[in-house]
Amino acid sequence: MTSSGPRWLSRSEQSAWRAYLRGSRMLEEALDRDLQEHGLQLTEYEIISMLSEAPRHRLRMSELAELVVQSRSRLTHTATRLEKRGWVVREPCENDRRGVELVLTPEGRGRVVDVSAAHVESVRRHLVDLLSPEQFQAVGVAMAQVRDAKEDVDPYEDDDHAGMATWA
Amino acid sequence: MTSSGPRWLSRSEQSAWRAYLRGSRMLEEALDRDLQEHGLQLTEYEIISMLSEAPRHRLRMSELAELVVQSRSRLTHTATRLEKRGWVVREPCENDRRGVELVLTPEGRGRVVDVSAAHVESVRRHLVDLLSPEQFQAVGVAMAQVRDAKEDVDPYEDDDHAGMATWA
DNA sequence: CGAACAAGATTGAACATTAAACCATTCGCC
DNA sequence: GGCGAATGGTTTAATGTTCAATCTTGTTCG
Repeated sequence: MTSSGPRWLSRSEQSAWRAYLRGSRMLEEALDRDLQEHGLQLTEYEIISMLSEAPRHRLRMSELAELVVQSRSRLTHTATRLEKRGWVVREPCENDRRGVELVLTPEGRGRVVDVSAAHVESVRRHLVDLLSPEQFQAVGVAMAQVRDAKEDVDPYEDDDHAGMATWA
Repeated sequence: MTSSGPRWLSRSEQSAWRAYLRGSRMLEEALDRDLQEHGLQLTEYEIISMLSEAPRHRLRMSELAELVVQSRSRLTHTATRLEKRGWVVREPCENDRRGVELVLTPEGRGRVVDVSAAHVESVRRHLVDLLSPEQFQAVGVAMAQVRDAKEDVDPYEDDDHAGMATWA
């Protein structure tokens, strides 16, 4: 049998990948640096920003975790911190008593309003303004494809079902 | 005076930005998940991968920190971990006695070789294969612009030079 | 019904990262 | 030559994140 080796990147693919990796890291670093002057991290801002756009300023923990691409555990801890600062509160979920909703407080809402103006300028300075409108849209389309590609993982982790018999 | 407010993102800019943010997070998550099966994080892989490409398999700490976009402190800690696993060693710098070079060990080199095949497939699966070649190149070009835009920060943090006299 | 399993969220300990202070060496310059 | 500042790196403590275990409520299905 002729199983092919790994499909290495071509020179130009390699340089595109490297540019993405370094560029994306530098971008996050820059956005974080700017936000820290307002006393929060990008990941925290994302959370309260999502809440501020949600109906009734609230979202379930699991839904929010999904939106901001954080583990549930991480969100639990971060929510606790935000709660201590008075920007959010937890409320039990109406229908599903397992659930918890994270709710933006008026103070938290104020925080989003205060920070968003600076943040949008930061995003422009470090990303949008550096690209032509066409480039930026192209990046958006490409990353949307990445976002939407999430293959639902096969529930049968390893398909070594044949092996089951050996330890039955 | 008529100072304009913040330049909010248009609807299409907003959706491009959101796609980037979520897409890039999901991509990193996916790459990390795949690498963890080989016992390392993406940021660790980046380090040993850079070393493996460097002349004599070695780089100065500060240079490496710059390359992988990590703080010096962070790199110090990570290097210590990698050293404990036997993948790298520290060596004093020849000319500059302040400096330290991080050197890939043969074992570390083997690690890169073993893992890189799986990693490149992972990068393809979660990014390259999801885009047309033109799209991927466009992303590369755009992110290179982001990468290269790093404005050298003004050494005079706040330009309140006038204030200097007050505490002279 | 009720036993097993799935889903939502939290906990606590281990681990990683950040932030600030620190030490050593080198550079700039009078 | 030598003083002050800058550079390179590490240390420590505080802060954040992950991982595995746990608890509670919901769902499935015999």
